[in-house]
Parts: sequence; C-alpha cells; structure tokens
Amino acid sequence: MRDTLLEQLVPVFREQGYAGATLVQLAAATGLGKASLYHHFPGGKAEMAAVLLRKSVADLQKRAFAHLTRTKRAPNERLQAFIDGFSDYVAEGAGHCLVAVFAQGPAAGVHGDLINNQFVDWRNTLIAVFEELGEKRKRARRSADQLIDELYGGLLTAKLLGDPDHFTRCVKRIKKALG
Amino acid sequence: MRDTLLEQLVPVFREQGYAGATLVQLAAATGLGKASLYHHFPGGKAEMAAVLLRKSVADLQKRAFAHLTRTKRAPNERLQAFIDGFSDYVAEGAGHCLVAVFAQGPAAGVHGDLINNQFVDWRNTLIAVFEELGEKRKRARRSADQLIDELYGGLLTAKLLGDPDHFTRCVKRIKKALG
DNA sequence: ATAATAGCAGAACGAACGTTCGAGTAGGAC
DNA sequence: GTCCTACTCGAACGTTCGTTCTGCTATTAT
Repeated sequence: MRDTLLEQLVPVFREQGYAGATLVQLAAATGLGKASLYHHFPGGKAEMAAVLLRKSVADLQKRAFAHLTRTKRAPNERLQAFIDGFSDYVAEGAGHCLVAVFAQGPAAGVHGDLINNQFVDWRNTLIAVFEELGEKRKRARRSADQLIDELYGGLLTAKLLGDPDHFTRCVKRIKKALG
Repeated sequence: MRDTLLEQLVPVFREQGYAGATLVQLAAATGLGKASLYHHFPGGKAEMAAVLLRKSVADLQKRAFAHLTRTKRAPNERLQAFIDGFSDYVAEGAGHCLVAVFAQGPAAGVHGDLINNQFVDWRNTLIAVFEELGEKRKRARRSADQLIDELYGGLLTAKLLGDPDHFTRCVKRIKKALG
C-alpha cells in the first residue's frame, strides 16, 4: 500500500522538482487529502522526498548497476545488461531520473552527499568492468565517464529537444559503439 | 545597469531553479528591496526568468554555436571552437546552463517551445558541420547527438558526482576523440 | 527655484504554502 | 459491546510567497 503511495508521488516530484511540487499536487496524485499524507509521512514533504530518493537509488542499483557485478557473465554482456536496465529504469519515469532531479535545486543541499557518494561508487564499479575488458585504468576511467555522460546527457538532451525518442536513439548508439 | 542586475539574478535561478527562487533571494542578490525589482521588471519573477532565458539563449548562440557557422575556418576547427565556447559559457555559470535549468520544472511549460525549437536548430547546425566533414547524414546525426549528449551529460554528471572537474575532463575527452 | 521623472524601499496585501488539529469512520481483538 | 488502532478529512493555523501601494530621495530639465 505504501509502495503504491510512493509510486503515485514520483511523477509530481519528477515533473515539478522538489521546490515546485506542492502538497496540493502531491495529495491530488494520491487521491488523499493533504492531512492524510501526514499520517503516512509525518515529516511532510521533506520526508516524502527523502524516502523517494532512497527508493530511487535502490531501484537504480537493482535495475541497472547490479548487472555490472554479476561476475558469472562476460564483462561486455554485463555492460549491455546495465544499459538496458538503465534504459528501462528511466523509461518508466518517461525519461527522467528522480535522483538527478533531487541533485538540483534546494534538495541538493540536504541529499547532496548521499547522491555524490553513490555515484562515485557506481562510477568505480563501471571503471572496474572496463578494466576487466582489458583497458588500462586511465582509459577505463574515460570509458566509464563517457558512458555515464552519454546516458544522462541523452536524458537531458531529450528534454531540451522536446523529443522523447532522442534517449532511445542515444541508447542504441551507445550499445552499438560498445559492440 | 540593467545588465548588471540581470547578471546578479542568474546565480539564484541557476542554483534554486525557477520554482525554488524566491523574491527575497532575488532581491538580496541585487542588493535592492523586493519592491524595487518591480520597477525594473514589472512582470515580476516571470519576467525576470523570461528575460534571463532569452539572454542565456543568445549568449549560448554567440559564445558557442556561432563558431559552427564561421565558414571561413575548417569544419574540425569550428567544432573545437564550439566546444571551447560552450565550456567557457558554462564555466562562468560554475558548471551550469540556465537554459537547461529552465527546461525542467514548471518553467518548462511556459518556455518549452522556445527551448525545443532553439535546440533543434542547434542540432541541425551541428549535423551540417559533421556532414561537411564527409559523414553521411545518418552518421552525422549520430555524431551531433553524441556531442550534445556528452556535453550536457558531463555537466549533469559533474553535479551527480559532486566533482566540478568532471566536466573539464569530459571536454578534454571529447576534443581528443574528435581529433 | 521649480517641476518632472527615475529609482528605491517600508509596509501592507491577498493568496498559497506546508503543517497541525480535532473529529469522525472502519475494522479487527478481546 | 467495548476497546484500540489505522486511517481519513475538513478546517484552520502561522508563515511565506509574489505583488502592490505609497511616499521618499535623488537627479535632470526647464
């Protein structure tokens, strides 16, 4: 039940940002009254955002980055699985990552460290995979950086172009380049 | 005088987003009282954002994309100049592009079309340059998309990692790859 | 000197914000 | 039947929001 509630809150924060999301909108999205939301989230808007951020990080880990450490499969297969997983994750969000949303604006001050540490970890995981593919550390770092940059850039650019398909093309392009 | 005012307003919108920026903050950034801001921007917060967005688009055009159409220089030189110009533009903003900020949140609804049309134009300009380099249309489109994705992705990822240098490395990597 | 204008801010405005309160309903435990 | 807990909501709270009103101070033109 609580998970249903959380899923209903996501689109509001994703489209409006933390500052832009109002309790009227959040309540409307759940079908509850404003006051009822406080029964489930006594901490109010800040708690909803915090819970949602943690959930988003966990989802992203599970759906995308976890594939990178499934050492039974070949490194390049793991990369492809990661990219597919990431694509699925953000597609559910119609092309947006809640973690990236909270990394901007006022919420960044509160949750910045959590996000930063998580992404540094993820980047290191990615680097390790490229090293498994035989790349030297420096080269592996560049490959990992380029991969994350392209994925999140594709997400942002799709919005800038007003073309949701842009991200799909971006994913295709990346997968092709990685062979 | 008005330009000074505008420049003082930029960091507030960039760090807080449109919804997150309050008139108290905007006034404090200029050193004026809230009421005084209305003498310069009778339309209030919405007008400030609109003027700033147009100015940002013009700046980005002038500082970065304009280099792409300086047909006296070789295509690859123009690309390098574009990347350097883009890098300079966002560096002044400490690693953020105001246009991208306004493309998210509530402001997207009002200014979305302007931003989208502008970026489609810019993308076409970029595609044309890659065609000049001898790439077929399809390939040129991929090259252009990848370039924008990496630039804006580098910007966003730098924030996610909490590492401003990430964007600098991103620019270096792109320039190297383009030879 | 006087009039006119541009710029500025203190104080107040209604509206919307996030939040709290108190009452009320439903359902299971004993 | 009586508790208790879980849950919901209308109404109101104080605060802050964006905005406007009013009058003051410079500066400039006449």
